[in-house]
Amino acid sequence: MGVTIKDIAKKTGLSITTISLVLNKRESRIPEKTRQIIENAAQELHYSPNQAAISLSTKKTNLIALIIPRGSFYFLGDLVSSMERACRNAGYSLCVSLPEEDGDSCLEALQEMLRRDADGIIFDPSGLCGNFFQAYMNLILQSHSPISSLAGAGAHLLPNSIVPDHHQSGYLAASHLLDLGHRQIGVIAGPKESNIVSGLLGGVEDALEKWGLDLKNLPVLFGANTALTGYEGLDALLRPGGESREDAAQRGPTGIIAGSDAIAGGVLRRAYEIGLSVPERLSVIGYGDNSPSAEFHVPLTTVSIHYDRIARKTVNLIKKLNQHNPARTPELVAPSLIARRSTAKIAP
Amino acid sequence: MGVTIKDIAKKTGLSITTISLVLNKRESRIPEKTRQIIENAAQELHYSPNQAAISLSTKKTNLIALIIPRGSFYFLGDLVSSMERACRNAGYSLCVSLPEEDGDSCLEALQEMLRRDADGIIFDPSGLCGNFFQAYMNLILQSHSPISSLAGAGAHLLPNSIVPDHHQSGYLAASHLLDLGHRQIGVIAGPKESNIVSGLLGGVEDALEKWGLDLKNLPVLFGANTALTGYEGLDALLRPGGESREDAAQRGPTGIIAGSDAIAGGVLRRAYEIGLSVPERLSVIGYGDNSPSAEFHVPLTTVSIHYDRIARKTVNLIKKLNQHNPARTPELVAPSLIARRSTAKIAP
DNA sequence: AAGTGTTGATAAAGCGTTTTTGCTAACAGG
DNA sequence: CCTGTTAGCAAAAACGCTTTATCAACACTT
Repeated sequence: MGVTIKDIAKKTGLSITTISLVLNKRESRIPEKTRQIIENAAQELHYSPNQAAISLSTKKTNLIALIIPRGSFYFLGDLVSSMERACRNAGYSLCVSLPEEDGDSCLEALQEMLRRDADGIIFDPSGLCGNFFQAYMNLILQSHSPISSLAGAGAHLLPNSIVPDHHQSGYLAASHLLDLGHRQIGVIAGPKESNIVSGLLGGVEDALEKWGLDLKNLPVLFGANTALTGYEGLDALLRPGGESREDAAQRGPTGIIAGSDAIAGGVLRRAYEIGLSVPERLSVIGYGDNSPSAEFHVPLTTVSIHYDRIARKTVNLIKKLNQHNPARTPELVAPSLIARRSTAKIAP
Repeated sequence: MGVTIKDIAKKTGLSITTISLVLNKRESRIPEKTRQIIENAAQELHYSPNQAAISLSTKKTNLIALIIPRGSFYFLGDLVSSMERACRNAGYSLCVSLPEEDGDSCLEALQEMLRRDADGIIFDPSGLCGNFFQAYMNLILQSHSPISSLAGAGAHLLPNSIVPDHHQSGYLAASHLLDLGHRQIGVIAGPKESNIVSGLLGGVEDALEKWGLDLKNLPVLFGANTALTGYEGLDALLRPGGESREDAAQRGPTGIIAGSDAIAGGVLRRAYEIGLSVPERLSVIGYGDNSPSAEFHVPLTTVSIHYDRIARKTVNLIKKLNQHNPARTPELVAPSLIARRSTAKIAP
């Protein structure tokens, strides 16, 4: 608001061309003396360049948009925090849009960011069903903005996506429990249709098979990605004759794999209520590694998807896409196990 | 990227003036017929206005910046989520900056947003000590951007701030415990210098006085705003001869007021570890009402600062500041008690 | 017939940059 | 003394939009 390069030009008696050249460190042909004069003047006048003008002229906004439908992430803070840092470190600002989950709102959010001409758009397409998914795709394709998709269901269908390796995560989680001696394992996952969930389950099954266990014995519950799902899920798993196969030896699982830390939190809370001690009588492992889970009354063992790593890679990808335009295949980010206190060797 | 009003002008044979007039619904003098022609053309060409150009021309960016030093909010998600919705509902986009906590980074973040010429800047000045606070103030004053400050320490010193009524919160929390029969109350607060903390304490003391209790008996611990503070704080309060006054009748507090939900979480976890059951043997009340606290193993009773209300008021204020420029005095937002399960009548 | 209003549209300036092109003066080489 | 370079800077166009002034054409008045 106020001071422009014109003012500097007036003050120094030079032309705006020279000012611009110096301030952007273009052109080496300008002597140190002139440089100094200009820089001093800029300081004195408290010059601050106008991003809108720069954007208009250069067609670069230095803006990255993050579009996450509400509800698809319970602990938004972790994602936003990682993304913001990654963006800032790469010289971008982060514009956050959290549309309601319906397709219309999501489309609107996308259009808004296209208007702002973001240098990159990161979004989680999970909330997008059928025809809206198409509309989304159309918008994306007809715009030439670099778009990278994230985590959510459907992400694997889009170009330039950077996603956690859910399969590997499932494998890690199951292996951890198996290593600890658990043989009765239950899964409380998110929505059945989610490709996060199917990836996770695939990994779990692979691990069980490797240990020669019968997959028929694996009880799996689906639900929303919330604590409530875990809370109710535990009861369901414990109740014989639920979705799990009837089995004389089975009094319910000794280990539970939750599809998210939120779900795991619900399991933990219910276990506390019914006096089932964790990890002595029940091991619980979450997924995601969201910040609150380290502070659960029993600090949660979980599989980290490394938000920061994902964020860095995504921003990097966008940076590259802005230079040349190489089509990329989806990239998987390796998860790792964070052992805390909610899992333990099975009691003898 | 691509289609501009020029293209529409070319296609329709009209001038860009007319296009602009129609698309912005200015000037009623343009007949319906022409309107239609233009709107159809815009549709067909997939016209999307360029925000940078609009901003440059109108000097409005429709951008609100949220600057929160890392660490000053543990559960960022709640704040960001409320702010984003409030902004979107008012027609703004939200740009989030989470600088590291040192003064330099914070200043840089502010400058970045000034360059972007945000229509409003919302920031939490808590991380800002001494000389940096001055630098901040200078930047703010010399820029003419509407700036509203938030929550944090020091906010009350700035114009246009919208802050929770910490004093009232303290009063509510203490009254709740007193109503339940608690007479031995302990406080585990955040940093001693924080005006959040001093407000809170003032309220607590008022409540105690109203009940005729001796303030000398009030043990108060200070620390960082983290779960660890609560975790260690509980032990300290329980250990006789700590900061609390020696008192024959006192075996430690029966009720604890935590300076934040994060601290309360730490208290809860430690209580669980040492077998002190909540709320039967110990009542705990938090502050903030962050989303995870409803899902603690003992759902947390807390005082809500109503993020959504704060967000709405702040965005509204910015909107008004953008019209005329009336100086405002700080506005207090009333908190309210959220009774969940971590507090109960004192055991007989 | 001249003046007055109204309607439907436009030309052009301006917003704050970047960037291309070009000009001038100075100086070196012959 | 002429020519060619180059160092140092400036003019001007462009980016996509808004906005102010203006204008032509036509219909009424008087």
